Amino acid sequence: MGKEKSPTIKDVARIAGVSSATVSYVLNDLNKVTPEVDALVRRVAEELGYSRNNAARALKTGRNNIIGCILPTLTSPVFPEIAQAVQLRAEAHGYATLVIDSGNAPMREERVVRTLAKHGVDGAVALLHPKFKLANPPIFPMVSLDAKFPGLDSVHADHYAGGRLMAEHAIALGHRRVGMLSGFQDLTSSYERRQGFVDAAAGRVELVWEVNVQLVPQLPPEAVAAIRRREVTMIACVNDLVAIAALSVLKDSGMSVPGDVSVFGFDDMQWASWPLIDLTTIRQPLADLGSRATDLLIARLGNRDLPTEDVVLPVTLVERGSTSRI
Amino acid sequence: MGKEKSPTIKDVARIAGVSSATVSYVLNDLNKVTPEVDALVRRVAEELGYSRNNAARALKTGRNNIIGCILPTLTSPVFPEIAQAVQLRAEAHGYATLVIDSGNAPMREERVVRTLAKHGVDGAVALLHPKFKLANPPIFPMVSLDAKFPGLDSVHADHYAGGRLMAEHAIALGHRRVGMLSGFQDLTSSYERRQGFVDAAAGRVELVWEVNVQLVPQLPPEAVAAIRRREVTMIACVNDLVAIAALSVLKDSGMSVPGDVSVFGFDDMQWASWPLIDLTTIRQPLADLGSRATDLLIARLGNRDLPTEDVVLPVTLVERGSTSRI
DNA sequence: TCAGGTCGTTTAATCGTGTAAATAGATAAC
DNA sequence: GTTATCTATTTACACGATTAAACGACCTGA
Repeated sequence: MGKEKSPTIKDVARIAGVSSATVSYVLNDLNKVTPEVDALVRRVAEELGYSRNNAARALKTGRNNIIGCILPTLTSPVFPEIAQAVQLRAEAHGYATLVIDSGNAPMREERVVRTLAKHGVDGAVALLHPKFKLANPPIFPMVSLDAKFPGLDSVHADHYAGGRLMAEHAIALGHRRVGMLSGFQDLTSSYERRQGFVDAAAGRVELVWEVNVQLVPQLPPEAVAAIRRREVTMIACVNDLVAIAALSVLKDSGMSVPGDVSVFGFDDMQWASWPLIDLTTIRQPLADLGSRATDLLIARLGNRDLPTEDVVLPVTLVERGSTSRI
Repeated sequence: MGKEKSPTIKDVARIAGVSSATVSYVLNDLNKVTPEVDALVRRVAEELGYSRNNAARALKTGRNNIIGCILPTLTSPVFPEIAQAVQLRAEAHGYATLVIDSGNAPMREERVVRTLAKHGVDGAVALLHPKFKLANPPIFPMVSLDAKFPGLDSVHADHYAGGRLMAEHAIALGHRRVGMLSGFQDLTSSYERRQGFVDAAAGRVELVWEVNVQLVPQLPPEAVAAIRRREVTMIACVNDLVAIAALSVLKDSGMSVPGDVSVFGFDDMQWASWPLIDLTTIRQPLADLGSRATDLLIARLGNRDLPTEDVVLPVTLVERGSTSRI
């Protein structure tokens, strides 16, 4: 039971009777060697259970084959789905993923970026606060999730179209008086969702009240009060988490859903389909978001001079039990 | 705007007028240099914005300062809380965390371990399926989460005590006829939760029916049928996710909670406290689990010859609205 | 005075790869 | 038959850090 050092490229070379350079060429698919040597080297490498030392490769090439994935938090119903997709996709490209949660504070985001840099990520997929200040020059390439970001590639769902879809569905169901729990408007996605709704609703639906709320499952007193005034037949929410908070208040107040009031969410997070919740919502393709962002990032790692690209993914209406015709 | 190479230890050495070895000693806190030189080197490093090249360090030392965190899935209410804690703790120790989801299949777990090895993690915190086969010799140290694992350090909640707590609370509330949705018994935590309950219930509570279910929020037909037979005053569930599925079935069947039947969960996942759900449950300290496991792992990385250690964390009863006195 | 000890610093080797440049061997050109 | 051209392979160095060993300056005690 000796000190089993894991085999190096030199061990492979020695046993195969070639030089280490040849082995390197083979293992990097550089097509520089004859088929016989190629096969021989691969066989020997396989037999020895050789696996490349990433640290050495990183040192030489300056690339670590690691990307970062910065999300506001992991304890949320939506972000882990994105993280999962990023990871899967990155793995397919031969990259590992450092998932890291920023706590949704722009200040902490900047620290997180430095942390990632310290650990040598080649780039990152990030859901950033709009106030985030991009370092200049950028430490590593990033792809912005969920919103355009000046100077970065981005991938996001069509929040504006989603807002319109909500309004149109509300109209189709006969709702004329709607209350809105919108997110704070400094967040691009919250802004666009609201704007889409308002534009499509104009002249056809009255926005009886509106409260800006945090994207968490607890509502501020004004929101609770507004709901309890019973002035509307539908409550349109900036996302599913907020919608669930609204459902809670309604239940507490003895109002039935969708009998007394319909509730509309946004995101289609995993739990929206649970029978206890059963929320009508606008679905954004979370996994696609992650995969596309990862592809974009990897493409950019290959060529930093590409023009920045903004990918917009379509959203869809998912009708469940929390809404009904008036 | 030239090619700004980030400064190396040699740059620092040159500018500070010392050798690179000295810089290395200073930056690794090895207390080998005079205070003046120490201060000088630190100042120069700071001014240059020097940051150590991890790849080079890893190559030389064989340690990457990265740990893995293997979890069955990220899209679950409980695991991300663990991941978050692991990450935070690892960061405090100067380690980055590669969170990776194994899809809960023992086969995939083995692949995941190889993936982590390929990316050079120094060790991992892992929630493993009991059938997982540990490589021999182990590729890197691991700490088992949620259950003891032969040959590994472990950290887990006291599932058995939790089971007893459930039974005792049921008894205190006057319940005598209980149905149980238990998990499959090959999973240690599911087994112990059930065993604790059964032991404490013996002679005082009748287990009217029991169905083994997957740990997901959908129930198999037998379970639905059992619930609809209305033979019990309480349903004890292997975890909160299953409890929520039970709540759904009860709602569908027109039974009120806790009026007609009480429901008891296990885990105290984040959403158990939402007013819509409001689940009485046994709380396991998820964040502590993650932190303790990380500490254990880091300790082991420092000294591989330590005897393996099993840490058991206490659970607590969290009483909410889904249970009541009969 | 000089052998021996301390202490702070430097020298130099090393980790495992990637890759530019050198080389050898075969083929083609004339 | 000599030279030029190409191709497959090897040589040799660099990447940026760590660290054992060497070193020189200073101190100490007989």
